[in-house]
Amino acid sequence: MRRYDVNSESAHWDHQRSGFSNVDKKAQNTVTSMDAITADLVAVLVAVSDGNPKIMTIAHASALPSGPFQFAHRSLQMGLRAWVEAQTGRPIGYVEQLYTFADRGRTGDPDAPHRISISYLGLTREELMHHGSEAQWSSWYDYFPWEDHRAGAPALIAKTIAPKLRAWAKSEVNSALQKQRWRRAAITFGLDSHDWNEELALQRYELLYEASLIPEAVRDKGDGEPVVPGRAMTADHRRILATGIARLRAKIKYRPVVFELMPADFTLLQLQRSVEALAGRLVHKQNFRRLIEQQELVEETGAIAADTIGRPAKLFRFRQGVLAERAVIGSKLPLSRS
Amino acid sequence: MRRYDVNSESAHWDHQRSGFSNVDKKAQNTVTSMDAITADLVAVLVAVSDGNPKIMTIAHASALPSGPFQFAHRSLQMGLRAWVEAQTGRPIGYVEQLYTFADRGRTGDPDAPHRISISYLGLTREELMHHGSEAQWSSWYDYFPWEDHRAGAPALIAKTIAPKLRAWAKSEVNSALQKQRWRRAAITFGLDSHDWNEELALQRYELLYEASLIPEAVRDKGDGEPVVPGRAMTADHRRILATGIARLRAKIKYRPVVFELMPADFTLLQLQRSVEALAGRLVHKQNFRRLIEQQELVEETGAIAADTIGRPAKLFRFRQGVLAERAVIGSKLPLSRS
DNA sequence: TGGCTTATACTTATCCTGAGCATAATTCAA
DNA sequence: TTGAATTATGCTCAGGATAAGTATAAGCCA
Repeated sequence: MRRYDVNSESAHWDHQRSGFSNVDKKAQNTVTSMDAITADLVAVLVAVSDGNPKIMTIAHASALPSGPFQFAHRSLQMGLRAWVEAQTGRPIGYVEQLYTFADRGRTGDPDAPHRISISYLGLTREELMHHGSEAQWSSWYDYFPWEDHRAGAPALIAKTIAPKLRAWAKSEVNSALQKQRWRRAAITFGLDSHDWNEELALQRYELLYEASLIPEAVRDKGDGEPVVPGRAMTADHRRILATGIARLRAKIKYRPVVFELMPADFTLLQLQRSVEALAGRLVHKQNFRRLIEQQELVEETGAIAADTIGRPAKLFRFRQGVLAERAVIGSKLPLSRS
Repeated sequence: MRRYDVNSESAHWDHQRSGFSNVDKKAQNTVTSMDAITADLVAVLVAVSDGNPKIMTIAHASALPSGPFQFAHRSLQMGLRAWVEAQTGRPIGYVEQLYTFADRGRTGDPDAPHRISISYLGLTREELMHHGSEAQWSSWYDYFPWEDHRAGAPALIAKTIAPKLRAWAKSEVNSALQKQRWRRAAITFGLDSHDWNEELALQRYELLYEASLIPEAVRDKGDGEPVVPGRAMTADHRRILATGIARLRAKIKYRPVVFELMPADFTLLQLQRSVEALAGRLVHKQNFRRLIEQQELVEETGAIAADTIGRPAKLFRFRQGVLAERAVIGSKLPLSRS
C-alpha cells in the first residue's frame, strides 16, 4: 500500500535486495571512492512582506540558496546559519531541518555520484535582508500558482489541472489503478466534493510530477508535456520548496512560529494577513482574534497603529514568555488520571 | 532565544562566520578530500509485543542497526528498506525519515572526517522478524527508564533526576540562567506543577546530556558523573532513539500509524495497550474507544477473542480505506467561507 | 453628514472532551 | 453454585472549544 506523507520520499515499492548489511561496519571510517558522497545544504528561507509569502532565491530566481557542507562547519545547522548570516548580515532566529534527499533518479544521470541535499526551513523578516547580491526575494506562489486560494480556488485548477489529471488517470489501463489515480488527484486538489487541504502542497507537487505535467518531470523523465503554469527550479529545488511550504503550513497551527515573520509591533489584522499568506486561504477574523488572545500569545503595546484606513487598531507584540511556558503540545489521547 | 523542538539540533547560538557562500557552486561536482563525507543510515525499528515497545538493536543491544549508504542504493529510503528486508526477511510497511545528524562534537575527535547519520523510523510487527542474527529486540524503556509513566511517574525522577537537575541548575552562577535551567528541567520532566508531556523525550535526553548525568556526556565531554539509570548506546544512537520515540509519540495522535504495529485482528484493549506502551502513559478506556470508533478507523471482523479473562471482546481489523480517504489533517485555523 | 473601512465585543448553536456511572459477559475460587 | 474479579460496552453530563454571525465602535473621506 503506497502512502502519502508530507515527509515521504517518493517510495518506489520494489523489493530489490542489495549487498547492504549492517555486519561489515568496521572498515567504514575510510572514505572509499564508492562510498564518498557530497552533501549540500539547501535553505528554504521564508519572509512575509506586503501580505505575500516570499522565499529567498538565487540564480535569477531559478534556485534555492544552497552550498556544500564543508569541513569548517561544526554541524549542519551551524553551516546553514553561517551561510544565511553571510547572506543577510544578520542571524536568523528560527531554523529547522526539513528533509534529506538523495535521489539519483531526479538528476537525470544514473551514474552520477551520490549527492545528498539536506534541506532546512528558515524564518526571517524581509527587512533584515541587505540586497545587492544575486539573492532576491520571490513570492512562493510564482512557483506554485495553484496553492493560493485566498481569492477562492485559482481558475487554473478547474481549467487546466483537473482535466489533465483526469486524462492522466484515464491513461492507466488497469481500472483499479485508474480509479486510485483519480481518487488521489481529487483528494489532493480538493475536487469532487473533497475539501481543499492546504497542507498537501508536497503531495500536489509530487502528483503533477508523476503525471508529467511540469517541466521538471519532462526534464528528468523525457516524456509528457509541461502544461501546468508555475515557475520551475533547478534540480529538485521546487520539490524542496514544496516540502517547506507544507511543513510551515502545518506548523503555524500548533506552534507560534508566525511571529518570526512579523515586525516587533503589529496589528491583529497584519498578523492575520501573514497567516493567510502562508496558508493560502482566508480565516474568520473574529474567531482568529479570539484564538490568538485566548492562547495569550500577544500583549498590547499600548500604542495604536498610525496611518490606517478605518478604525485604528491596537498594536500588539509577541509575548516572549510563551516560548518558555509552552513546551505543552495538544494531546489528543484521552488520558486517564489514575 | 534558545528554542526546544522535537526536530532541533542542539543549536549552539554563537555567530561565527565561515567561508561558506553560495556563490562558488560550480566546481562542487568533484569530491575533494575536504568535502568528502560518508553517510550512515540508522534505523529506529519499532515493534510492540507483550504490551511493551521494542526496538531492534545490534552489538549486544548497544547500538541501533546502521550501515553505510552505498553506491548501489538508488535512494536513501530504498537503502534502508533493502537493509531492513535483509535483516527481517520481510518488507516493512511504514518508513519515515527522522533526522540527519552531523555533529562532530558528539564523536569526541574534533579532527574526525565528517560523518552524516541519516536516521529513519520504521514500524513493523515483531512476529515478522527472524531471529538468530546479532540483531535482537530490546524494550526501549531499558534505555529510557524515566519515560515509562504507565504506573505513575517512575521513582527515579523524584529520587535521582530532579535533585541532580536542581544541583545542575544551582551550579550556574548567573541567577537568570540558573532560573532558566530549572524552569527547563521542570517543564521537560513535569516537576513543580507542570504536567508530564510524553512528547518531550528528546528534550529530556538533551537536558540530561547537557547536565552530564548520563554516560554519553561523560564520554564525550569528559566531565560529570553518570548518575541516571538507563542503558547507554554507542555514538549518538540513544539520541536518535529519543528522536524516534518523540516522533512516534506525536504521530500516533494524528495519524493511524499504531496499526502498523498490530496483528491483523485485535481487540480494542490490545490496541489501547499498544498506544499506552508507546505513549508511556495510560488512557481512559471508554473515551479511547469512542475516539477510535468515531473516527471509523476499525471495523468488526465478526469474530470474538478467545482465551481471555473477563467478558470476551470483539475482534477488529484496521479499515484499510482510511489511508486513502484521510489525507485530511486537523485544521486549527478558523477558516472562513467567503 | 453619510458612506466606507476596519476594529472589537458579544451571542448562539454545535461539537468535542474529560470524567464517570451502569450494566453485560465471562472466568475462577470458595 | 455463588459471588468476587475481570474485562467489555453503553450511556450521560458538564464544560470548553469552535463555527458562524450580529452588533457596535471609531476612524477616514467625499
